[in-house]
Amino acid sequence: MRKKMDEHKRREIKEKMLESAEIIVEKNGFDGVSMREVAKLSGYTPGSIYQYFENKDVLIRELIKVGYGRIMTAINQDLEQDMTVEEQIIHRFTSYMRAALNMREYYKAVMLSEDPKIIEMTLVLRSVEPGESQAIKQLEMAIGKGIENGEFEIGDPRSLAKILWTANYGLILRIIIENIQDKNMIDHLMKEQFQVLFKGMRKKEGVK
Amino acid sequence: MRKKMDEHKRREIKEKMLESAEIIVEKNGFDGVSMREVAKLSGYTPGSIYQYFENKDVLIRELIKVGYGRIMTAINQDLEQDMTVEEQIIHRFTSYMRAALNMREYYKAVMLSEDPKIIEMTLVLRSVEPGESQAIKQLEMAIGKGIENGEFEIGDPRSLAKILWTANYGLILRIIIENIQDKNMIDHLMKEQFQVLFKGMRKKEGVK
Amino acid sequence: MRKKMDEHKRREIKEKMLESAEIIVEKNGFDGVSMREVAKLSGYTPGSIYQYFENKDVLIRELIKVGYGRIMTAINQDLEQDMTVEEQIIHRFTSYMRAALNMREYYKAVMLSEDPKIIEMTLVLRSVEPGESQAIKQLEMAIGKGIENGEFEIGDPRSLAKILWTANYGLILRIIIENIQDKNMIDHLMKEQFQVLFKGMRKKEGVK
Amino acid sequence: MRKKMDEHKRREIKEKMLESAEIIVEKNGFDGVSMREVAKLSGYTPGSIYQYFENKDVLIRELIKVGYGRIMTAINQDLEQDMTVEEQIIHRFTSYMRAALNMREYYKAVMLSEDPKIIEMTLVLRSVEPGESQAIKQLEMAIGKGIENGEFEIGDPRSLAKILWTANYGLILRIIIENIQDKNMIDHLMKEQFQVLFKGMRKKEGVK
DNA sequence: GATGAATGAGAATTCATTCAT
DNA sequence: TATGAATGAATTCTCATTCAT
Repeated sequence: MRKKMDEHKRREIKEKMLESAEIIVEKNGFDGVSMREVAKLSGYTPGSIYQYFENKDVLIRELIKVGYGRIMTAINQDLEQDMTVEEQIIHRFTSYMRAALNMREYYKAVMLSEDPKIIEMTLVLRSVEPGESQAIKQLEMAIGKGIENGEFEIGDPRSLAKILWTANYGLILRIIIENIQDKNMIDHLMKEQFQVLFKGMRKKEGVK
Repeated sequence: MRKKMDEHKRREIKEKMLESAEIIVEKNGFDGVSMREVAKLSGYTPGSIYQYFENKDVLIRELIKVGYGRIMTAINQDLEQDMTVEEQIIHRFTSYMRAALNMREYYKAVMLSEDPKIIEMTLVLRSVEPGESQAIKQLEMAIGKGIENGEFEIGDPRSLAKILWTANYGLILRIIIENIQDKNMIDHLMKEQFQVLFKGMRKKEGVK
Repeated sequence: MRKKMDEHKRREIKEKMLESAEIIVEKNGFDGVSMREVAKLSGYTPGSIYQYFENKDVLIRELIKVGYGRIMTAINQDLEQDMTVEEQIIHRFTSYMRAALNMREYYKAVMLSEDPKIIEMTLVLRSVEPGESQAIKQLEMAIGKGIENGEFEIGDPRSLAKILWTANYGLILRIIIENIQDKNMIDHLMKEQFQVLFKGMRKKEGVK
Repeated sequence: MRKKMDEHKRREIKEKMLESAEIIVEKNGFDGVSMREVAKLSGYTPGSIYQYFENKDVLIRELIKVGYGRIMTAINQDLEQDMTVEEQIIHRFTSYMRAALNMREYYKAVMLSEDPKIIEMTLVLRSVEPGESQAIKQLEMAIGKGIENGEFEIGDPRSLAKILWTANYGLILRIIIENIQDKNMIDHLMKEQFQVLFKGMRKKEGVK
């Protein structure tokens, strides 16, 4: 009477399959993911996969969802309390970027996906009501705090968050696409970017 | 005697095929382009296409090249003389963005391509020696001029160009991916972006 | 549960496919073998064949290997002990020839193949180190024995083996190419050939 | 009023096309010959070829016929008068072999062809009535002379010719197939072969 | 539940041949 | 006559998906 396989076991197998898919993505890009390959790598058979994923689209979708989770983990880490808002934001973006660059193909796939189920999670420019701990929401709040406490000039936190986010996004994508591996170069680019962006946001202290 | 189809006619047919391909791209993305489909849509047979394109890679490459040309046309337009450097840059980016948003799938394909032959044209972060009128090069020079004439703070024009470029790139991509059509919203985002970025670059006039 | 089709069944299907291929070879020559045709004749689909053969090259190779096996079987049969070396050699060549003429197209394909994987097995003039029971090796040894026991004149067994072999090879090929079916004629040719060749090798007894 | 192109000119063009085909054969084997390729190499167009050759089969046939002519030229050269018959035969075979090894792919194609129109010319084992200066016929006559003048033992010249011919044929083919280029090795093989064959045919002088 | 053989559609590509010009 | 663009059939091969066991 084991009609339904232990839900736990089930999840375990799915994860194994997704992990295999992930490996393929990092190696051969998203187009390299075929049911056959996933089956082979995960030690199952093509037919088996259909027990866990309705079809390839569903598998890919879940695969991307998992990827998104990873990226979000990086951005949601704890912060020390005695940082300025600017420092906090930079700190988070930095680890976010590091995470992204450790899973380049994957990051690209997730953050360029237009699949409705995926994009629902990655929306940045459109406002999402449910707001399930959207990264962009957090950024917006942080900026709001920075404005309140006088670090930043007065402005619309929501817009500023979008500007910051898309700028960073563009930089990461170009780094991936141009396959830049040089850590120094990457660091330098990041710093320059933050310098310009935050100088554009900071309250001009000198003018008093 | 049919003699060599005059070059004009030949080019016309190639363009017809490329146009068909372009339509497919806009409809099904770049992966949706198959020789079969291009043939069908352009009213030829698969075999015929090979009279004009050595193979699929070549076709795709030419397809992208055409797209890149369009984008570059937008950015290389003439400027009025009595603009500040900042105004000039904004002006160019604006028309660049408009062009990009008029061929969204296409823009994505070109600017996200990692095909060596394509990326060679679209490099932004890596320095390209040949420098064939690279858009990034022009931007760098404009910024240099802005620094010289005191509009911008002292800094490395090359780095600043990269920052500006990638920020804009990220914004465009997100607009495309989130399928934002609202002109007002797009305009607003653009303005905000330039405001932050240029404020971060401008010489603080008050501090004298 | 279907589990891994037992190896027996699997082999059976492969053989069916190879048999189909063999029929095509015998009918349309080796160039007539196409995956489509093999599929059709064996009652499968083209795609199915790839479950058993990685690609066409592999199929062809196995097809030839089987043919080579058949030929070798003929040459490796047991011999009666009270034969002279000459008789033994003639006996073997004779059954070898019979086998070859029972699979003419096939023999041609195998013995004329320049495919590295095939030629490795069929080398006659070049010396092969691994020497996996090469027929030519056996012939060489037999001749060596004939020299030792005084049947043949002193000479280089290796060279003589090559001469014998290629002569026989040429005769068989011509019989196949000229589509000679007359058993008597074939027998006659064979006898004449051996007569000349062995007279050229035998020790001249009368001359003492 | 040039209804029919000058027959001379016509022949010239055909020859040019055949020459191109020959080059392709030597480079890519017979399977590499495509109408397109022949057209390109000869400076004509695919369509044009059909003005001179009804279809590909016809072209290939003529191509082989030309090849046969070349081979025959080698075997039909003049001989010095003061040679023994054996020397004459060896001499002819030697230059024949040299010619064959200078056009390996071509030789293979011609001498392995089963095309009725070709084989009619290359027959060795079957007796051909028309006897259009068949090489085998000449060999037979030479052997006949050798028997008459006491060089060779008494026997059937026709059979002996076939034996000699096929033996040589087999050796040449193996040299081509195993891609043996070493001149010394080739010379050695040839000499060994003649030694065995002629020793098998010669009158035993010692027995007097 | 799991298997993996089989399918069928579709991919790129090649090529002999035709035919309007 | 010559052209060469166009065709259509054939080629090898890949893959998501199904289904009898």
